[in-house]
Amino acid sequence: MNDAERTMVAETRKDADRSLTDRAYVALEEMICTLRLEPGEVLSEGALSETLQIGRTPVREALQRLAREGLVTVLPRRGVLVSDFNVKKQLRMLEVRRELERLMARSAAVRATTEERERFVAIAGAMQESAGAGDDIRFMRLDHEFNVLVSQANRNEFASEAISLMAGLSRRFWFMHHRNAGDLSTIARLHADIASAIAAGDGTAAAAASDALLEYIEAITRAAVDW
Amino acid sequence: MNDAERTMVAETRKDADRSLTDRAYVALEEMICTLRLEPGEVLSEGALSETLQIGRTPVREALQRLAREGLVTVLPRRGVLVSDFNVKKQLRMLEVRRELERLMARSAAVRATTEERERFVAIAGAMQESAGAGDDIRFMRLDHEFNVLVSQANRNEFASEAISLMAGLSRRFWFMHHRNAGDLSTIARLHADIASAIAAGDGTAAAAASDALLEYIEAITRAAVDW
DNA sequence: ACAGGACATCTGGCATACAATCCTGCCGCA
DNA sequence: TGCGGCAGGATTGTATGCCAGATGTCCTGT
Repeated sequence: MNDAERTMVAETRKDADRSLTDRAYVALEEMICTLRLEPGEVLSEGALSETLQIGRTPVREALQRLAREGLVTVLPRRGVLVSDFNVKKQLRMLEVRRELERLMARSAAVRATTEERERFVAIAGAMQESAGAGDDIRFMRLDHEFNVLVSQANRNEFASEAISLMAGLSRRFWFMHHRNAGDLSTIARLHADIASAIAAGDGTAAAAASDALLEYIEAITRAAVDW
Repeated sequence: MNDAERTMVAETRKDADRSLTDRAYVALEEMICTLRLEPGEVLSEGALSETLQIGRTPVREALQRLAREGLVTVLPRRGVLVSDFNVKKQLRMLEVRRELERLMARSAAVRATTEERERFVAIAGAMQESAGAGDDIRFMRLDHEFNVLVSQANRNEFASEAISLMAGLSRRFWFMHHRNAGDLSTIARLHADIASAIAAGDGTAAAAASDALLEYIEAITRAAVDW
């Protein structure tokens, strides 16, 4: 089974196969990252259970995962609080992401299979295209595909897991700010640089390109203070 | 409240205050890391619940945390498997730890408070002492204290969380191999070097010292293949 | 002797019931 | 009018029951 097929299957069985805990997690993460649940809002397991039409147990387990990822905070006997935004916290997160992303890019450049390299090439091209067309939806999809591919190609489950701890907060921040977030073409180029370097097997270049991307993201984040 | 007091309180209320989920987690992590539960063993929520005299719900939640840390794998409808050892996996983990520990050491050197620096100095001295006396129990306690202190002094909850994902596996590996693991004095010196550099506020030196330690740990781990 | 299937049994997934705790708001009292 | 305490409601923490799925076994048919 190749990755395209695997993706399709995953999409197809989105609601059918997976556990209720997973479904609750996906639903809640989506609601939080897209700000349908606003930062500062206080939720309750019971209410969410009713909203999602899922028992309290899976909802509770999903909330614990979200808590570990910093998207919510459980206030014992009081409820669960949707975490607030915090630019300083974002910057601390980027500090860690920078190290991890660099490592992953470098490793992926060395360890990717031929098929994966081809996909990196394809993604690099598609990203430039989507940026040229100003199609930010398409770019977001490509970005997701890119991240999944790097997670896979770097052949280090620990790096992937550590990054996934921060994915939610990053996603929400990006969702909130991407309209104002610099120009898409720069971001696309920076991503494409990484993808190209990985495809070319140049670990040093991939690491440098990763640093460049995170430098840019950090600048955007700092700028977000003023909005 | 200073840290010594906080530690004492935490120790005092060890069993009284914390939730059953926490207690189950601590108990199971201990059992797994000290090999009282052997790698490859298959457990069941029900049996553990009876053993620990704790309901299935907290046990289940503790197991999910352990699963996230890679100490167990849940096989749906079949049981939970205590993860096996795997030197290659350990090396992949060290690859990530190296980056994170370096970052944390560098940050701690810059951000530690005066009190924290004093504690680093004290730990550095005590480690050398304990190594000189061959007191590996005392060294392990100091190592733990050191790790907690770095986690605190680097002022980055994301780095600390990411590292904590790997702490369990590291702990178990160390428990299994520390008898054969090179000489204590070298490890103590490498730790003390980091502590001293942090205390001195020299981020570059702290980062280099961290790399040196992880280099040594990696060498030990590679050597473990032959045992 | 062996293959295949029905079934018994054990497991975790999930729902639900119960307990402990915390907040809120009201009521009484000074 | 202000304040203290108590009661009620709401929330998570925990235990437990039920169910579907997976596995191993034993019986049967060939």
